[in-house]
Amino acid sequence: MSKTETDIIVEDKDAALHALRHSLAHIMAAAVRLLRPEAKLAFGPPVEHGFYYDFDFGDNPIGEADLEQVEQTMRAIIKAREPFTREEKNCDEALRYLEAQGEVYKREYAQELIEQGKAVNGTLSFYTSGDFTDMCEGPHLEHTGHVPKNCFKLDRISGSYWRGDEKRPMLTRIYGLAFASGAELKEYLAMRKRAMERDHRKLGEELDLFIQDSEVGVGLPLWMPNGTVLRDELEKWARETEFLAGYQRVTTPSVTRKQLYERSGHVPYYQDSMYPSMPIDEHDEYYLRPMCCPHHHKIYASRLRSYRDLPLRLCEYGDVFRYEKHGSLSGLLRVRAMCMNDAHIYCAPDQVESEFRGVVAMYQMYYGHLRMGNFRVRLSLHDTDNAKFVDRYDDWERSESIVRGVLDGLGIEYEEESGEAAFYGPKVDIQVKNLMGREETVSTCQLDFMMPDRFDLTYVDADGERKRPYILHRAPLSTHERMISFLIELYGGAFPTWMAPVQVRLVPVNAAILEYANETAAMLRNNFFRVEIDDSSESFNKKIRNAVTRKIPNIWILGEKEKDAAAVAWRRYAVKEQQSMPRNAALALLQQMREKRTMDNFSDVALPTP
RNA sequence: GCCGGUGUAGCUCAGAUGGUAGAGCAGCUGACUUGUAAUCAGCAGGUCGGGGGUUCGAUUCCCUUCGCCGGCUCCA
Repeated sequence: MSKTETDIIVEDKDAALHALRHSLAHIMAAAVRLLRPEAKLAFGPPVEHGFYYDFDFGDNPIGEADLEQVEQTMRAIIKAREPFTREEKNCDEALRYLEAQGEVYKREYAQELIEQGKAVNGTLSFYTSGDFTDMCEGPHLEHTGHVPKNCFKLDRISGSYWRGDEKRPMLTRIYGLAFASGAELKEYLAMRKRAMERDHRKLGEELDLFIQDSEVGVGLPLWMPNGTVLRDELEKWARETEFLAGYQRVTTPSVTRKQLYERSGHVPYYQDSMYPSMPIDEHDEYYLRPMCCPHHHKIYASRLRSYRDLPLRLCEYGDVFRYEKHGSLSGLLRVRAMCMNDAHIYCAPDQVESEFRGVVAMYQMYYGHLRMGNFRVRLSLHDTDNAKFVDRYDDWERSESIVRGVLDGLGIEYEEESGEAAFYGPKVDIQVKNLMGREETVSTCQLDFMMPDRFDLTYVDADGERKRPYILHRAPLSTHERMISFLIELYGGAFPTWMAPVQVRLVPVNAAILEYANETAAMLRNNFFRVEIDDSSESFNKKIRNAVTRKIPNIWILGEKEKDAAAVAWRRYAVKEQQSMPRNAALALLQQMREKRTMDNFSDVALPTP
């Protein structure tokens, strides 16, 4: 495809922004150096909304209180219009220079670049502005004066391991925000502030969806009645979907003997993510389960299976427990106790592809329906350097090429990443970013070549031979915790009628209407709708406001007119207009919305027509 | 787990150079009986995250611990 003019302009703009952010990282490092001459430099790249730079401050750490001073110094450097000059040093000279400067991190990196043959023409480039020199690939702005006014802001400080390795020193990372103009920075800050209003932790509390309590334990959410409705509705949907797709439900326990996880490989490969074992009775040990798969494999193995049984699809919304690192826990997004939309498909080799397609179709249905459009597909592969993967490399290659082939065949765009696989096989992960830009795996589908061996799973084929099945692990609706955290943020807490904790709030205009309201509530409740009557002594306006701030999808206003006509005045959360209709018609419409799982929380979605 | 922040009523936040704290909303009570986003009044609510230290005296200073937030690592 030939590049159009617009592509080139966009590319230039991106390149310019990249250079600006890169230069600001450099300017920040220069400023930090003026204040902390002993600070050692690590990496300082441009990133999505700005830049960061990693420093080693040794015994003289920097805090957020120091950022203002760093910013002021940066402004002074910008005002001085210092030119960026590029200099190329040959490899020896570069190493000697970095050595002399005591730049241990830069030196290590330079050494690595040289060893990997990445020193272009045998040289490494350095950029200097003012008195500050940094080994850097560039490009930079012509001079610091090209930084637009008010276009950047130092954001926050955090720790960061050198080279992302937790065994190496913890450096101090200073993040800055930077945009092409001050207006864009302001816009981004406003956007971020708005996004915080939709934060699932904030909405979870406001809407009484879930709580966490330190006496219960960190990462162990308690689901309130309202939140439990969301879970129940998702679960009901999954049951219907899985029933139609030929799955069978099973139920298995949350604690299990150590032996099972030794056999499955969880103990050698996954123990870091498991709660420590519990000693039971004399010489027995039990674990809280981190996954349901071994239990399902046991059900498969409990009897002789024929090729006629395949594919066998076992599903369970199962509670699993993972000992996540304390610092990585976050609301419902990352917890230690979760309930997973789990299933395992046992199939013959020639069924893998069609089963995989079936799973992908299920994903697409869920994501389309829920309007989760903002995701990327990741093909998660093994990594030969990594001890966390089973070392059966032929099997890895084979199963990875099967999955790749299926994705290619379906025309799905994806990005391959090494080292992200499960310990037992490659994964297709759906990666979704939350409001704060934090990306997590939501759905996953995994091809497993290892468990059939470990559990000695077989089926008798048409030729009478015992053969190994393949296993697909899949969780299209992820866990309740993670999925609901994303849905809360996507919908801003305003759920469609079918999911909403309270589906209809009845607002009688005055006390004389209470009887009609009670009758209407009974009608809805008898049809299994979640309904509330606002019989408080608040003003009418306040009652409307209360219903709206609770993000209840439907308000039915009941007054004399409605009572006389056996009607309701229906005000929806998602649209401004209100509509009057006979009460029976309103009930019928509500039933349609529930049955079709209409996404009426979006104003552009048409309601069903009876 | 590591680094940096942070912790005052159910929620959102004030506050005092160390002399035991206030507001709005929510809650409760009463009055008002209301047609599409806040009626009025009153009441109640906090050992200022926990523990230890310094001090005549600590919510304020120091130490320690826990929770929370952001990031690193890790992951559904």
